[in-house]
Amino acid sequence: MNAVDDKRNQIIEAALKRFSHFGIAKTTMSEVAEDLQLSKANLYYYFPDKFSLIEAIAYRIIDESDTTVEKAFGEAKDTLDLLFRILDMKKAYFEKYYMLTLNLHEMNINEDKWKGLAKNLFQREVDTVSRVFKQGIARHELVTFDVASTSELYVSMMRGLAMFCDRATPLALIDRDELARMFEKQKQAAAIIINGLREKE
Amino acid sequence: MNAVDDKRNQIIEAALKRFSHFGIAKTTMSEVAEDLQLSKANLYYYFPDKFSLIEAIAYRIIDESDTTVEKAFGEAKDTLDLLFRILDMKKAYFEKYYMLTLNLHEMNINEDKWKGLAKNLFQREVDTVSRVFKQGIARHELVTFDVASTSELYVSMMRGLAMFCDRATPLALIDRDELARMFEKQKQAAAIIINGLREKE
DNA sequence: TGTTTGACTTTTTCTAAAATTTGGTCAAAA
DNA sequence: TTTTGACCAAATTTTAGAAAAAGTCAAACA
Repeated sequence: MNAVDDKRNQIIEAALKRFSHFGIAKTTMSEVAEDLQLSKANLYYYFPDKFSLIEAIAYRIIDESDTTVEKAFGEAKDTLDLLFRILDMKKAYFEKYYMLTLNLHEMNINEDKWKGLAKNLFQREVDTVSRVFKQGIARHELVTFDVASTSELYVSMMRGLAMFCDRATPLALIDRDELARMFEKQKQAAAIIINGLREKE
Repeated sequence: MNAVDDKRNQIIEAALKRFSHFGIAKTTMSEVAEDLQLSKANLYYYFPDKFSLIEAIAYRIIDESDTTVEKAFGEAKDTLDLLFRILDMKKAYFEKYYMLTLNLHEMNINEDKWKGLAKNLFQREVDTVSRVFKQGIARHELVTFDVASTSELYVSMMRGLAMFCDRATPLALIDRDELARMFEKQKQAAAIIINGLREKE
């Protein structure tokens, strides 16, 4: 790893620390720079703007979580168990980076950049679910179906469940103490969905 | 029907016309009164506040739609067909009262009153789905399961699908020209869910 | 030549006051 | 009992100025 990449990593870590403690909106670029005893101008040498820093952090976390997903693929005994493990992983990350997710909503970075990032993160979730479904089909645990559209459906439903957990009015971000209940509901839903896709013996 | 009820109905109809054309937020009580050539003060003689007028309209529509649901119960050949018919009905209403639903979100009437109404409307949807499920179980089409919690799950997932239809960032209200696609997705989801609850022969 | 910075500009956010609209009330009239 | 004009109060919008934060750049540094 070269010196520039190393510095970029230091910045990402410092920013992540502040972001997940105080939230993205309430953390300034100057503060991140100060934490590393850099000037703000120098920080901008490594990241062209605040958004690209946020973006780098987002992908860092997703990449890290993907290793956990990989482990789950190796350990799970069947498709539903695999989805449950992935949900458990997501719960752990959600709790750990709660402030981060919180502020994703109350930010008003350039609308287009924001949507682009959200779309990519959504797609990566869909891709993971696609892999799960494909494996289930290959093992003759699930019937054959349109994996791409069904994966999208699955992720959309899970996100919807997160917004409408125990409430009639949608909430951008669920309270911290409702997280456990929300994930229970998601598991319940996953069980029904997988059952609906299962091959009859 | 007495004179007061008759007047209240006239007001509801006039208000509904304006609300579904311009939206709730951008319709003033004075305008509704003018349409009927009443004074604003007189309008307030029949409805104590704007919210109670909105509420009356909401229940009027739901009650009306319930007769369509009733018909669907009589005509549907099985559980999934019944859910499809209910979704078709909802689509028709959604299109008809599009501006109305739109403004439900961007209003900021007293938070508590609002949540109360939203909760009731949500519950009525859940109750309808409960009836569907119970009938399916009674006819041995579906396995036995916790109807109450599963109905809630069903409605939450459907609402979630509405917000995340073809997009990664939630949208309070979907575009008019995406409605058809959204309802297709909801049908797709309903099919999987019902399949997951189906009794094996 | 790649990195760093102080000083600078620009953009966004915050605040508070004024103006305007709209929801809601009431005594009196019909 | 129903209706209304005149009124009040609460919420929304507008505006303008101050403050804060994002982002830039020429010069210095190593």
